[in-house]
Amino acid sequence: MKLSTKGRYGVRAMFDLALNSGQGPIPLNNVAERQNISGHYLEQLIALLKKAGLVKSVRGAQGGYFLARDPEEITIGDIIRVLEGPIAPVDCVNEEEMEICENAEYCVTRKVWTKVRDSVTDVLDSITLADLVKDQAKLNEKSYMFYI
Amino acid sequence: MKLSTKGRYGVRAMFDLALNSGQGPIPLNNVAERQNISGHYLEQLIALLKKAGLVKSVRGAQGGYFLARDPEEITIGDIIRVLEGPIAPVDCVNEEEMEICENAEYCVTRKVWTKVRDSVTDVLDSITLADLVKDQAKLNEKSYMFYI
DNA sequence: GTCAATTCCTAGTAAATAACTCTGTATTTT
DNA sequence: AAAATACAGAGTTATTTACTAGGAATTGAC
Repeated sequence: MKLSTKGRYGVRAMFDLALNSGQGPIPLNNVAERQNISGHYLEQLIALLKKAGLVKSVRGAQGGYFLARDPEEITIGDIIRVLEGPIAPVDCVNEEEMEICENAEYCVTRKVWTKVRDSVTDVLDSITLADLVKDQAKLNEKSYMFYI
Repeated sequence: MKLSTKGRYGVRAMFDLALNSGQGPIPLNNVAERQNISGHYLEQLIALLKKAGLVKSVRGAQGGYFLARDPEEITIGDIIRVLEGPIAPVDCVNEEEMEICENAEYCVTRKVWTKVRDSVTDVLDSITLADLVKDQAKLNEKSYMFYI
């Protein structure tokens, strides 16, 4: 029931792009350094996010990546699904194409996994990158207060 | 975000013991056959469940395993924690001993994982083996109706 | 037009994990 | 004594994880 680094790094990278959104393309190495992630590794992750249409890119010098939509329009669930696959504790409750199990209809443990899936998706689909940006802003306010 | 076979098999095996609870010790091979799980593999899982105090055993011929508590007193969360480790999508929101991360206090993505953890634990800790037994009984009633 | 900065693409790899299998010992009932 | 069971630990194969490495293609700046 653990996330891999793909999901964790991916969310942090997207959050980083959200913080810098509206400032033109951000070089991936900047993101990698700020977030303390291997640059080459992050390239592979961002490639998936680009293929999924969550980020866009500009090649060449002064190029980089930026969010394909407003931060309000990108949820953590969107990111996790791209990098970790469908949100489901077991394959038989996969949202997209569930592995057919002949007695799924009559499986009581399956109901448990369905409930887990639904509660996780509720959380992840309700949080957007804009929410995280707001949270960060609040934190910055607070830590500013310490210096008064 | 997937469960391994440990968690899935473990829940099914415990459910099987719950269905047969109050009937004395159940040989593990019976459980394995009914649930279509490798017997030797299930032995390793049940050893963990025994160590954790969820099942008890009787050795020798006519021996077997049985639930250490009433089915009402054993949650799916209890089982999952033994077989899959602490319920947490990332280590920094581990219930027991969270890996110390110096800026955990100021980490906005961490709040996301905390919410995920809480929603999953809410579900898993609210469902007992007795609930599953009841669900199964209802299903049996229904399928009986098809034969009328 | 060249250089530097960048994205893009593919392959390789070491370590860990998953999901078992295999073999044997100890204990208890019949 | 034999059969049925729990208990114990090592060995195995395949997959996944989390990278690293190297280079080709593109573009802006000078």
